[in-house]
Amino acid sequence: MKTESLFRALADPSRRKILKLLQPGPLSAGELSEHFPFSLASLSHHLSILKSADLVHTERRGQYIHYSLNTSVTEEIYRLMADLFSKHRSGESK
Amino acid sequence: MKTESLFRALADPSRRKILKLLQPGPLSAGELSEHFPFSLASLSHHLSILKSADLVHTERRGQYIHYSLNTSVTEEIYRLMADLFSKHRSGESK
DNA sequence: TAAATATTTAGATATACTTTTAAACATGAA
DNA sequence: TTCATGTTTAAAAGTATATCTAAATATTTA
Repeated sequence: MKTESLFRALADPSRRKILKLLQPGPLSAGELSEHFPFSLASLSHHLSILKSADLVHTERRGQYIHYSLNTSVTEEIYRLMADLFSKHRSGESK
Repeated sequence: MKTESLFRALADPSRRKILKLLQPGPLSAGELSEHFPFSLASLSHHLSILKSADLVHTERRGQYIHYSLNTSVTEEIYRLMADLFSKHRSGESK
């Protein structure tokens, strides 16, 4: 189920854009929303999907909630991708 | 557009299962369909999505069409994932 | 506590995706 | 060419996803 939510989360271009926007550092929902044409409610929905896929992390700072990239999933994603594309042939180590 | 079709293609669990089934070697649509509860038409649809995402390759052998994994995209996928999860902080090399 | 700001949740609509059945297309064999 | 097998395409139905507006929750400030 975790793998599933992860792939689904990455499937949407707006969510991938959110991840890229968070690369330099944490941003609030309001700051993120400036980069999208849709409503804050819609952005919030995307953020909740990224959050339940464990791709982003939240921290409240006063009124604001700061969203940040969870870079610790990177390794897991690599593993998942390798799992999908390895040839699975015994004795093929290189 | 290529990135988009790639992520979308990977979003569906049946399509990821197809990729795994193709790891040991090429299979026909009929052979693949034994592993799924849905119709051959539906499988064919999934295969066309994987194909247009350049994740599988087809080769006709007589009546049969053999589907095989396109492992050459692996590197591109790694690049895409690295692009999404790098911190993009200058001077952070470790 | 009341007002202002930041964000999320609920309910509704529109769009996209998956699946099905039936028909069409492609190849090989009689 | 006709029949059988393998696969795809078309049209329709069902399900899921994205987005909107309006209302609700949380925090800070007056």
